[in-house]
Amino acid sequence: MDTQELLTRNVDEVVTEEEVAAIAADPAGKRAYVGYEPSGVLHIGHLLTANKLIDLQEAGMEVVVLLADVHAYLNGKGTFEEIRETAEQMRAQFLAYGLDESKTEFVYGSEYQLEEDYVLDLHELELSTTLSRAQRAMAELQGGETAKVSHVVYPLMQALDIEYLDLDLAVGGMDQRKVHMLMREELPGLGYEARPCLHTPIVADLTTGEGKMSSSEGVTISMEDSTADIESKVNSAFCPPTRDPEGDLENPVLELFEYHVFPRFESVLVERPEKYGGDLEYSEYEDLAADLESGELHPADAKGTLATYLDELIAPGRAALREIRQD
RNA sequence: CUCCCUGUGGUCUAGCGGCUACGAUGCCUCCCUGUAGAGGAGGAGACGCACGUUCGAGUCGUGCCGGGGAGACCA
Repeated sequence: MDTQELLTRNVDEVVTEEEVAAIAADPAGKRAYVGYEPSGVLHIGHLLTANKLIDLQEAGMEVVVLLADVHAYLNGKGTFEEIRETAEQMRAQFLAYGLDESKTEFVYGSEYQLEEDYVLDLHELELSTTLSRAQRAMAELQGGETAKVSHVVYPLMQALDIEYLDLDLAVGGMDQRKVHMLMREELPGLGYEARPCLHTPIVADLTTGEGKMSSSEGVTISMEDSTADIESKVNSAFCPPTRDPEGDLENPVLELFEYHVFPRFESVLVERPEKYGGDLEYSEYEDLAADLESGELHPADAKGTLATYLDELIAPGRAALREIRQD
């Protein structure tokens, strides 16, 4: 797989292809980032962007993980003490999951976001951005919550972070694209360069197959799930025997294979009783999806296999969590 | 600071002084399918808080709290 392909595989949107191609041409030492609001437990949504970070490291890039403590504070997630504690747990889980420690820089937002230069640039952004624009960009504002001033400052800081962390590339889920577009429009006005972005897909809800609602509610796989939890959650997942269900629905089981399993494993072994045809082995997601579509692979067997591989992915993080919680 | 509107299960919602508070959706359980969904059968879950009026208040009044809107101030 060439570098451009490695950088852009499994992403929904590349902004822009040309700019990312320039990075792919010479990835060594280039810096990419994802910002996360600290969370004590990583869930499958965090892991999707983490997979992309692993790809980027494999390509030779450096990765910056922003532990966005100030953002979390602005979003009402607690005191700084509480936020920092969950941030440390998050860091441990990312490393356990497979981020290369030697190529990963973890940065707290509060390390630089309170400094004068940053704050003055932030005020300049506030001056040049309309309220409605900032509010639309605020992906974190879910449901019918009423916007606070903090909520509109939030995305402006995200835009500014991309400059202050000295990045070459911004990574985030599709839910972050409005923030990134705001960044691309506004940074030049402050005399900074707009950076390219990669947007990962948002995986459909596991039980309904309804798409695109990030991590808000519903069943999700997380680092604190036991093997039995994962089996149970995967087993109850929506999974029609097709890659393209009716309407706007997606097949979450296939999505998890595509975005989480195949990128991390050389091949996938489906253990199956002789009665149903015996074991199957896949080295490509496409082959597995095609077999599910044709009926060669039954959804029940796909689910059992998915649970096994997800469990293997989660296991190190789960162990790390257990260790943290014992202290 | 003042005034107006608003507050029922997770979400949306009926109720308009009177039996164990309607319904939808979501959620949980079971049946049915070699998965899930769909379908069928069950189940848990609510009147923001406090006084007061009344024989009796989700339903009326007052206050507080929360949400929305407007006005005043022009420093």
